[in-house]
Amino acid sequence: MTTPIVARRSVSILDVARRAGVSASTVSRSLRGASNVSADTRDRVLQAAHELAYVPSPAASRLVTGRTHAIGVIVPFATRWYFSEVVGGAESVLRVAGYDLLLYNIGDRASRSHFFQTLPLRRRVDAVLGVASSFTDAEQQALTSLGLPLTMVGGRFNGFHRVGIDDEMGAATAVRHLVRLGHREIAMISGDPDDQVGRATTLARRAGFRRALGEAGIDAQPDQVVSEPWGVRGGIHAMEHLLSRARLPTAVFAESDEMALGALQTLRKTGLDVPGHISLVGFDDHEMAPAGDLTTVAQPVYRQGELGARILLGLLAGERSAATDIVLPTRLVVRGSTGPVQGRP
Amino acid sequence: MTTPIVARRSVSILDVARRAGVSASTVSRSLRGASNVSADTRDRVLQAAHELAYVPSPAASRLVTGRTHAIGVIVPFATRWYFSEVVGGAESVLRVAGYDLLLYNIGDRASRSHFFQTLPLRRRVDAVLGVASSFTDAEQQALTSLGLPLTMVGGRFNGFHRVGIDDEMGAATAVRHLVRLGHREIAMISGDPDDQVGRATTLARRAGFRRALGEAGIDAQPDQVVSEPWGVRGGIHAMEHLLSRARLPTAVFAESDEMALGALQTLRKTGLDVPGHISLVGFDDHEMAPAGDLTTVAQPVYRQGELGARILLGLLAGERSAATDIVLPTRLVVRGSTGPVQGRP
DNA sequence: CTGAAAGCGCTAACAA
DNA sequence: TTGTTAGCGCTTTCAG
Repeated sequence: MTTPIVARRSVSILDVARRAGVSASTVSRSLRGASNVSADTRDRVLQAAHELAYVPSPAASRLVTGRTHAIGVIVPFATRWYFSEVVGGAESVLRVAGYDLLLYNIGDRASRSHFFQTLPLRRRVDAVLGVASSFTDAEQQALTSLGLPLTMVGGRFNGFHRVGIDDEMGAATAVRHLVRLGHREIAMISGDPDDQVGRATTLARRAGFRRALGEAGIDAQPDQVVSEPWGVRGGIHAMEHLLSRARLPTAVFAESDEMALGALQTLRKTGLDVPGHISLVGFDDHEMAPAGDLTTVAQPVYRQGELGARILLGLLAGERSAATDIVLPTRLVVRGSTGPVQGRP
Repeated sequence: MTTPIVARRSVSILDVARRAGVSASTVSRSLRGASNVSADTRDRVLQAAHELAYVPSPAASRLVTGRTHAIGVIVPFATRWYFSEVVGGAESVLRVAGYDLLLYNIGDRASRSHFFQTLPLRRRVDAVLGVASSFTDAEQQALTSLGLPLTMVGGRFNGFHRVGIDDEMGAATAVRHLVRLGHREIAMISGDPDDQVGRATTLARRAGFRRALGEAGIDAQPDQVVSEPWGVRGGIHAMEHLLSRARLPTAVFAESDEMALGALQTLRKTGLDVPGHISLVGFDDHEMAPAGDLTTVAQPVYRQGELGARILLGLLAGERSAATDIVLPTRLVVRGSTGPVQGRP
C-alpha cells in the first residue's frame, strides 16, 4: 500500500569505507571528528564521503546511541507573534548545531491533555524547551517523568533553567513613564488571570502596575484593572468598558501590545485623541507596535529563544550547573501614544 | 563526554512480547493494527503494552522501514504572521496523523544557500512542504533531486501539487471595491519585485491591480506603483513617497496588510483622514487588520497549511493523481479604512 | 591508529 | 494466525 520513499538503495557507510579503503568504524570516527584517526586517513574518508554525497542515516545513529539530536519545543499557540519569535530564535541556534526542532502546539484543552497523557516526545527528543506556559502539578510531573533536560522560556518551572524577563519590573517601568508625564488616574487593561496560559505573566504585570502606583503614592481604585480575554479583541472590549464609565482615566497601561492596539482602535472610533485625551502604553514591542505608534516596553523575544536553545545544547554537551535564571533587560520605547496629562475632554 | 539520556534501559518490544506471551512480530503487528492478528491476541498485547507504558522507538522503525513519519516544512521567514499561520495549520494536521514537523527556516541568503547545498532534510523526512517561495532553477533541481513528494503552499513549482489563492483576482477585488466607491486616482504600494521571496505574489497582485484599473477604463499612470521593501516599514516609506507628490491619489491599494498598516501610520501622522481624504485597502486579513480597522481581502492562511499537509499525507498513503492546484477563495472584508471618494483636502 | 564483531529495537519475509 | 530469522545502518567495545 505504501510506496517506497527511496528507490535506489542510498549510499551507506560501507560504500564510503570501501571507496576510502578502510573499515566502517574508521569512517564513523572520521566523520564525527574523533581524535584517534590519522589526519591522512581522515582526509581520504572525507574525500570519499564527499564524492559519494554520503549522508549518514540519523535513524541508525539514533538507534545505537540513543540520542536523537532533536529537541522538543512546547508552545501554547504556535501562531502568535511572541511564540513564533521564540521558536524562530531557538530554530536558528539548533539548526546550526545540527539539531532538529520538533514543535508541539498544545493550545486548546483537548490537545493539551492529549499531549500530557501520551507525551509524544518520548524517544523523539533529547531535551525540551517550554515556552511561556504555566503547568499544573500533574503536567509538571508528566514533564519531569520524561527525565529529559528542560528549560523554560518566559515561564517558570521550579528547579529548571529559565530565561525570561522581569515582567513586574517591565510593567512598573511602563507605569512610571505615565506617572512622570503627570498622570495619576491610570487604568490597566489586562488578560484574564484565570486563563491557564499567560497566567503568570498577567499576575506579574499587574503586580508591577500596582507597585508603580504605590511608589507614586496613588491609591488603588476599585475597577482600576479591567480583565478581558487576551488579544486585540480583548483590548477593544476592555477599552469600551473603560469608556462607558462616568470618569475616564487619563492614561491606560495595557498588559500586551495586542491588547493596546485593540484599545487604540476603540479610542480612535470614539474620536478620543491619543495622547491628547488619553495616553496609552503597551508591553512587548510587538512587530506591529510601530504601526500604531505605540509607546511600549520592549523585551528581546527572539533572543530568549536563542538563549533557551543554547542552554539546552550546553546541558546536552554535559555541562552541569545549578538552575540558571537568565533575566533579560526590558527597555521603554517611547513613541507617540503617550504624552503629558492634559485637561480632560 | 556526553551524558546518557535514559538511565534505565527502556522497555522494548520484547518486554511487551514476553508479558503478553507472544513473539515480537505479533506485538509489532498488533500495535500497528495489522489485520492478521486475532482480536484476542491483540487485546492481550495492547494490555501488556499499556501496563508497561511501552513507547515504540521511532529510530528503530525508521531504520527498518525507511519511512521517517516526518515531513519538512520550508519557510523563508518562520516568524512572520503568514508563515507561522501556515506552519500552525500544517502542524495541527500532521500531529494528529502521528507525523513530526521539521521546520526549515531559510530566510537570509546564507542559510538559504546552505540549505540547498547540504539539503539537511535528506533521510529525515518523507515529504516536503514548501511555503510561499519562488525557487531558482538550481533550487528546484536540488529539491527535485530529493525524490520526495513535494507540495507548495502559496507558491508555485510546476509539476507539483499546490494550494494557494488567486492573488491576481484578490488584488482586483480590492481595487474594484475602490472603483465602486468612485475612486479613479488609485495608487499601489508594493514590495520589491526583485526580491526573491514573495516575488511571484508581488507580480500577481500588481497584475490584478492593473487589470481592475483597465476594466474601469482608468489609464495607467507612471509612478502609480510604489516599490518598497515588504513590511510595515516599507509601507510607511511608500506612503511618504506618495505624500511627497504634488497630486495625491484618493485611494491606495497596499499589497499586504503589513504595508497597509505602515501606510496608515504615515497618514495619521500627516493628519490626513482615512477614509475622508484617502481610502486604503490591504490584502491578507492579518490578525492586526482589525486593530487598524483596515479594509482588506482575506485569505484562509491557516487552512492552506492544513490542506498542504493533507495532500502530503495522501501522497504518502499511496494516492496518485495529477498535480492538483487547489485555489481557495478570497473575500473582501470591508472595514473603516475605505469610503466614497470626496473632495480633496 | 585501525578493524572485527556485536547489537541498538524494530519490521518483513518466510515457514509453520 | 503466529513465530523464526535476518537484517536496516550505524556506533562501540575490544583486540591487534
